[in-house]
Amino acid sequence: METRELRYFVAVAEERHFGRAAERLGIAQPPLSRAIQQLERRLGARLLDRTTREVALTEAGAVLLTEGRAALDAVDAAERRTRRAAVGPGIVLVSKAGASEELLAKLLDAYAAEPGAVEVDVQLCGPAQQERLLRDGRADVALLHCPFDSTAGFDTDDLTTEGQSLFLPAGHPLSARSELRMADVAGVPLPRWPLPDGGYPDGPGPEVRDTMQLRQLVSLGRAAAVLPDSARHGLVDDVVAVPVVDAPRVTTVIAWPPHSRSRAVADLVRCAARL
Amino acid sequence: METRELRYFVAVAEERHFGRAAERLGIAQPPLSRAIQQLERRLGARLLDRTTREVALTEAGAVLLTEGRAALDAVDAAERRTRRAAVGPGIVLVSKAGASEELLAKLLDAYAAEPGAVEVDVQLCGPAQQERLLRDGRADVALLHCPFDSTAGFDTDDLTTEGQSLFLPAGHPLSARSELRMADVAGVPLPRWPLPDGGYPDGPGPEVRDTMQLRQLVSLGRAAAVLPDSARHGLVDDVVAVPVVDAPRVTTVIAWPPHSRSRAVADLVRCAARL
DNA sequence: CCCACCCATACCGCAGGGGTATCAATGAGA
DNA sequence: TCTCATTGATACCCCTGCGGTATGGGTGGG
Repeated sequence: METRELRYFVAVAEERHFGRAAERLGIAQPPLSRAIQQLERRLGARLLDRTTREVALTEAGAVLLTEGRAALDAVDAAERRTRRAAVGPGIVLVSKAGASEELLAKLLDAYAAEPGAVEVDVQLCGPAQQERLLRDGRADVALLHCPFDSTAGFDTDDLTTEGQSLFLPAGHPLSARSELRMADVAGVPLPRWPLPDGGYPDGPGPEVRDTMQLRQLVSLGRAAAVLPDSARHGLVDDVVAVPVVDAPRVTTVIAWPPHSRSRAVADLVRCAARL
Repeated sequence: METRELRYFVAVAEERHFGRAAERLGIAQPPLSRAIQQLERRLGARLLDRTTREVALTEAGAVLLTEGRAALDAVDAAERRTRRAAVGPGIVLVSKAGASEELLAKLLDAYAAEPGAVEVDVQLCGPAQQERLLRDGRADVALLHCPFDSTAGFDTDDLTTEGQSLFLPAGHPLSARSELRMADVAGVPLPRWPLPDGGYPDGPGPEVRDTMQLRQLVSLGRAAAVLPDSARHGLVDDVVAVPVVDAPRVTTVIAWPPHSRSRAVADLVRCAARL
């Protein structure tokens, strides 16, 4: 199976429409129809149920969609990591904007002091984006936060575990308390994070993209949020953090794709484990 | 990047010889040379240092070799799983021959009683082969044994944890002891298991491929081995198992590729977790 | 009943992948 | 030092197969 065929199939399966898929792929519709037919013939499996009104996935088609996406990511990753390796040594670390700042700084300092350390390009992004970057080769290692982030398919090492606090504007009724329980927080409209598909769940809270943005909303008095204790780091004084004693504990882990434990990534991971 | 190009590159990188690689691929040498040149041009990266006497990998080439192998496995997996999904529902479970027999039987019984259970094709193979099968799509779930098997890149659920015993022929000097420590076992030549590449490490013990084979060698008085306690199950009476109290504990886990948690696999995993 | 929509078919042109023949560079051995 | 075997690159040709345009045919909505 060629990646071209896979890309074509994934486009049609996602659009559920040959015309739109062809447009997205930048080709005409007839060659796309033919390519899918040929793929079906080669696999000996019907992938799509087509009527003139709708295109639906068969069981086999659904399997090929998920497996094919993973395969295309792997191919993209191979290409990206090779390109990066060609321009010179160096690794890309991705972390959530505004999270684990202190830990990240310590890690980078410690690694830089290591003999044979290479350049570390730090990328900051919103949650749920990290997994994607690690999977398609735009990043080599990530700092993830269990149980929020999925570590599925990656190797990981635990770094720190911490409790969570409610971050809220000074003056908020709950800000005077010395500690809280989840039940106390139930009435507070919590911010809504993007779903893996980029949309937002329904609810009363504000839509936020990253922790920096959230922090600003909190200090403006327009949001309150339960976050790991370490978000207290660098807090401005008009925001108060009150520990939520029964909130799930958050573990910061360092994650990397299991097959690509390069020298540099291994060094960085070893370094992180010593912190 | 097309899978054809990747297959070509991996062949050359593994053979370190264009002629042999071409032969392996079933094409002539000139088109292979051209394809690699074209790949290098498209990636903007030199992948191989070639002289007339030897072909060596560059840094970028080494990256593409490992990443490319993973990507090709993912593509093969997509194709195989789609083909299987097309012939009908059903999943392939792979376990080590002669290991976790009781657990496996219970699991299969429990799952078969589940509503909506599909056929489970059980494959038995030697250790280190399972990972490969799971990775290239010939299997959907596996029973692995930590810390012997690597679970890198898979999702897992722990099933059971047990100690290990020394299995040895009745009449062996150590067979009278009621328990042992690792130090007692140090002098016993242990069997050698295949390495991931199919070869065997050097040493005094016999070469074995799977637990069944080992069991037979033990009962013939030609081997002794430290194995999980559950290997005691179905033991013939001329073999004695003596607990090794300080041997590392073995955890049997059920593992599956994280992206392909199909209905059937999810059911099986849930079923396993309840055992 | 007609029309709009949408996938499939027919047919054509050409890019590019594969084959054979041959060259060029390099290192081993006489 | 000269020769020769080895090995990757180049030259050139053929033909497969991918993509394009034009068009057909089936289906649901108005």
